[in-house]
Amino acid sequence: MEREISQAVIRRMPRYYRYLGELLDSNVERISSNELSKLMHVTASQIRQDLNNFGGFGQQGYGYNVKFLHDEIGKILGLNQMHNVILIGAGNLGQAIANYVNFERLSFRMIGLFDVNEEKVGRTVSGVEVHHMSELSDFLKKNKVDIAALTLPKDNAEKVAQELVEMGITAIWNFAHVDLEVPDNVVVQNVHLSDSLMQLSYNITQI
Amino acid sequence: MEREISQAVIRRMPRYYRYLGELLDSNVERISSNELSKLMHVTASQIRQDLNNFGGFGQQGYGYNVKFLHDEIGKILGLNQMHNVILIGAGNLGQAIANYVNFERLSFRMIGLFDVNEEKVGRTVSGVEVHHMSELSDFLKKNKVDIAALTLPKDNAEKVAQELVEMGITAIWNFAHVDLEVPDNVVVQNVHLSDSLMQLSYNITQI
DNA sequence: CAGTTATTGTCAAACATTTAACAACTCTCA
DNA sequence: TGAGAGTTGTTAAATGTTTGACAATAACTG
Repeated sequence: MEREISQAVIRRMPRYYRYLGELLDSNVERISSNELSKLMHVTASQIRQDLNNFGGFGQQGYGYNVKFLHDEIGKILGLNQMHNVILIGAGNLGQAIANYVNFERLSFRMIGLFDVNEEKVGRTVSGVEVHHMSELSDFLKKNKVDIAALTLPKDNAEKVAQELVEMGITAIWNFAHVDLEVPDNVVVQNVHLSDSLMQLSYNITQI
Repeated sequence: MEREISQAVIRRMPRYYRYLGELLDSNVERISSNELSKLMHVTASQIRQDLNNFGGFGQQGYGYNVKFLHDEIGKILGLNQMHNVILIGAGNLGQAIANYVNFERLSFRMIGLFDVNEEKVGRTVSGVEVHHMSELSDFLKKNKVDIAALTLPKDNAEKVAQELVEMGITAIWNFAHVDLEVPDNVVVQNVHLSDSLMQLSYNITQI
């Protein structure tokens, strides 16, 4: 029944959302696929095609209403609801991510950090307490958690991921440099910084 | 003359590199595309096709020599040479990235951090000094810098990127949530954390 | 050392994505 | 209010990517 929408399209949606947000801030009321294509350096055809995957948001002869389209894409991306996030591994990167998420106003909220290091336990990062890993199970029983961010060394990542899944977590934002093996009902979004850096390195040598 | 290799292929190379590194650590001497395909959950055909973009690294009836292939992919990705990296914006994320890069042994070396915040100037992060932004120009004259990492608020990112390009930087690892407009000879690799989080959010709502 | 098995490199087919083209429709302005 | 300009949604073509198939060849086995 429902046609699956390709990840190629999904990857582009946040970018549309960002540009529309900026247009909204600049009090632009309407925009055509052609104008937007110039702004974003993609083809107008792709914009229309992409948006049409989700329905007809525009109007012939007029274009798209910026506020309406921004809202709709927000809904598509699930940004109209709050996501509670916890983070495992309150190291350097973990703390940076904790801060980062709390800046993403409205849709994501960091509600707990976890670490095995006793020295970190009890501290707060960006107003959020660091708990010991042993408290994780209890915490998950008491709080609705939508996303777990994994910012820990790759050696522990697989094991922790498995535990998280057993405890009912179904979405993992994975910063560990490893491919997690999880059941089909669990979503993993990887941020592999090394891979990104290597890709950059490749592209440097090509010029 | 030279056929351009698609970014789809390039994106996969670091992953091959990682798996081959792990095999190497496990003292595996040879591997067939079929075995590797099972390990990585991709088709054997894709592996052979990908590798053949760069030349025939395997041997019929034998497979691929793990060490040789690992080395070759390393060379393709430019990891056989040292890249000096500087970082602009020594905030939370910047410090985490500085640490991270210095862990990536062998190929990347963080040699300087820069910030406008006087309080941060003079400190060291992961053994690297934080300089004031005003020293950037001098620093670039005295040091060979291959990559600049941008970890600063988006409002300043475009301006700083422009300055970097004018000072001769040709590779930018961009963590700011903005699309940088740079000349053709400059390579930009984006890490848009918000986009990644939104993609995750979308995929959650789809299950 | 000959026969059998394994495995690559590569060609072609299948599939997916992107771009172009245009009919249908709406808006604007005289 | 009607003609012309503008713009979408959608279909079809072009392009790009992935998969399957297999000939060529090397390694292994007895």
